[in-house]
Amino acid sequence: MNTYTELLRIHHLKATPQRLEIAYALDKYGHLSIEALYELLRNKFNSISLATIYKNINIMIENAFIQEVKIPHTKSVYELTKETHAHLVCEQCNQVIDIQLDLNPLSKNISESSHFQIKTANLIFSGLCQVCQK
Amino acid sequence: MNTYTELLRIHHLKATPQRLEIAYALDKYGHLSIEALYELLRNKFNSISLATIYKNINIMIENAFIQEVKIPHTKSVYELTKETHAHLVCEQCNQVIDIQLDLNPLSKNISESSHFQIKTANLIFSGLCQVCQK
DNA sequence: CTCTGTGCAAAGCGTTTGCAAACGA
DNA sequence: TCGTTTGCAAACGCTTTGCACAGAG
Repeated sequence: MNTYTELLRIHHLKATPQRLEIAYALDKYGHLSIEALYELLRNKFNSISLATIYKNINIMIENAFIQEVKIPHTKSVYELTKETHAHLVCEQCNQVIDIQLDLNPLSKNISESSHFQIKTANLIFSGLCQVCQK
Repeated sequence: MNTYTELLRIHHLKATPQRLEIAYALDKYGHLSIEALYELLRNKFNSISLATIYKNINIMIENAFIQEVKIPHTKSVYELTKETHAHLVCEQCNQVIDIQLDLNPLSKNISESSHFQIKTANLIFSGLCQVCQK
C-alpha cells in the first residue's frame, strides 16, 4: 500500500486509481485547475470523465484532503491540504507559489480589537514572478 | 450632478439610472452579490434585466470602479474600489466587514526575500462575527 | 444626432445529477 | 457480496451574447 493510498484512507476516501492519480498530480504540481487535472488524468485513463474529476474534487474538499484556492481574476486551483500558508500568484504565467507565513499574531490582534472570532486566514499576493519580471 | 454621477464619470462610465443605483447600493451596503444587487435594483426598476447587472458589473470592474471579492466557500461579492483593506467574513451570516490593514511592510519583506514583485495583496479572514458567536 | 446602454430571448459554458455497469474492500 | 465509484448523457444554473429599441451626452 503506497503513501497516497494511506493519505486517502486517513481522509476516509477509498483509494481508486483515479483518486490516486489526482493525489499524485496535486502533490507533484502543487496547484492545479480542474481543466489541468482533467488533461493530466486523461493521459493515464483514456476514458476518464470530467464528472469523475468534479465528484472527486468535491468529496476531497468535504473530507479536507484538498483545498480550493480562489484567485483574483482567474479560475480556482486546488492543492493538498497542508499547514497554513500564503500564496504568490504570477499575473503573467499564472504560476502559484506557496510561502510560509504565520498570520496567527495578526489574526489574534484583529480578533481582539474587532470582537470577530477568526478561524482561518486566506492571503494571496498577486504580481510578477522572478522570470516574468524580465 | 450628484456624487455618483461624478464618480462614474471619473471611471469613464456613462451615468445611467441603473448604474447610479448600483453605485448607490454598493456604497450603502458595502458588499453585495449579483443576486442581492438584482433584487435591490428590481425595487427601483420593475423590468431591469439580469443581463444589465452583469454587463454593468463587468464594465465597472474593467474600469476599476468596483472590485470583486472572492470568498472561500461562498459566492463573490462586489464593492466600490477603495484603498487597500482586508475582509472579515462571517461563516454564519455571510456578513463582510472591511478592516484597515497595512500589508505594505509585509509585502515588501516577501518581495525582497522571494524575488517576487508583489503588486496587490488580498486578505480574507473567515470566522464568526460578534453577533453569531452567541 | 450619434453612440452607448437596456431588456429580452437565446446561446454558452462550467458543474451537477441520475443511472447502469464496474470496482474496491 | 455490498456499498461506492465510474463514465456517459442529460439537466442545471449562472453568465454572456445578439438584436432592436430607448436613452445619455
